[in-house]
Amino acid sequence: MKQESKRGRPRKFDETETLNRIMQVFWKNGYAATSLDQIASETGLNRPSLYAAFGSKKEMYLASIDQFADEMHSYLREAGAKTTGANSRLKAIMAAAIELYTGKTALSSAPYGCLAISTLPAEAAQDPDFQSALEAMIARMDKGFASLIRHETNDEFSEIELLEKAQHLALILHGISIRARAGATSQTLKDLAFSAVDKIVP
Amino acid sequence: MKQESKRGRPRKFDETETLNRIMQVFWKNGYAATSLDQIASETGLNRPSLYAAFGSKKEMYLASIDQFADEMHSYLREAGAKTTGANSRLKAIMAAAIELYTGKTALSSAPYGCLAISTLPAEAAQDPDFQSALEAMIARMDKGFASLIRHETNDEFSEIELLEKAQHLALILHGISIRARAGATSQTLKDLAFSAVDKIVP
DNA sequence: ATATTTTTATGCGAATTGGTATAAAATGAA
DNA sequence: TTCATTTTATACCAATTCGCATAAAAATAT
Repeated sequence: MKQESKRGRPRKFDETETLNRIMQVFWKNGYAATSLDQIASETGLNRPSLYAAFGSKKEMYLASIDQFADEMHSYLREAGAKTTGANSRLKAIMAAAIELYTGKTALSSAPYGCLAISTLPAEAAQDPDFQSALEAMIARMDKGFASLIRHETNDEFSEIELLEKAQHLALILHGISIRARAGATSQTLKDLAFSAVDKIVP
Repeated sequence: MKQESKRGRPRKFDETETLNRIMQVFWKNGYAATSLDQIASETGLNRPSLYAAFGSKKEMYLASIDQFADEMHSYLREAGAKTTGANSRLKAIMAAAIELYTGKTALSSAPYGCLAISTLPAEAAQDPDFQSALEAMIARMDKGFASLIRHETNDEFSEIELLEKAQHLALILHGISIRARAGATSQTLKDLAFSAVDKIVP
């Protein structure tokens, strides 16, 4: 938001670390139920400092979503790189996502599901910016799954079939996020995810 | 909430119809972003009357969820009764749910997805009552799908397989609700749903 | 040192929030 | 008509909301 400047009082907070704290608050409470006072208290900053660094509440939230998407993307990419073969890699990615959704990773502190899937839909019908953010998030996941299948299976599937499989995987993952938010155990969710992967990309 | 009484000033509103209006407001805005003033304005009642009839905002919301679940249940049951065979009935139910999610039915006024899936997750991590409501909603869908498959396929699948298929169908449907909320067209969603049904219960 | 620039801290302020107290209105019972 | 009962309407309450105006603090540049 602001490049480092030579003069002036130095900041006493790290921007991305603070944004991660902000993200946690939205992750737990959702957008509408989160107040700037909660964010201030959770980050240790006061409202004017927050506003100067991240803009309005809405901008903070959208920035949190972006950072979440980026961190989740690289986390899943890493998890999917540990094996070979479409089926095995997809299972590794599903397992990693479920660990994330159930609060068993450094990025996630509690079983809150996916930040975007858990909190964006409630706001999407009210504000087109939120609807666009949700749509972008979904498209990004579709593309991620599609690209993995495309690279891992050589012309075995048509581009149409491939995109359909990717969307089915994303649908399953979003359903899993909701169940994680509802309190399902990670083992239950992994069983569901693995059997779904076996059906979609055997 | 209140049985009809002989004496006293008569009510000038119908309880279930008013609750349907309340439901629409929560459906669009989610729980936290909905104010009692909006509900009052949308129903034509004032806050004290609303409070007397339906209790607190939270009670209004949970009553909306219950009524939605009941209305959706009977609507889908009816849609699924028009054909025979597991595959065909499941497709009919999926198609009907998608019509509902994309605002093409009497019950739904706009493409807001499923009331529960769109709005409950945002609140579920803060309030155990909301988490329980979400969990109950998911369980109800799982059971609905399971019972249909059980009755339509005679011992073709074990109870374990059957429950797994039901959960896969529910996962898909929840993912579809999110995509409806994100603006996907009903045709896109039906294509996805039908191909998924073909994979799960051919 | 003095001035300049940037961040922090205090605190305000107009608006909105969920909920309710109180009184007026509308009905049936006596 | 008079009374009891229930719903409606007005208005208020204390608390919270987001955002910002203003001033103090902390650094560098001159």
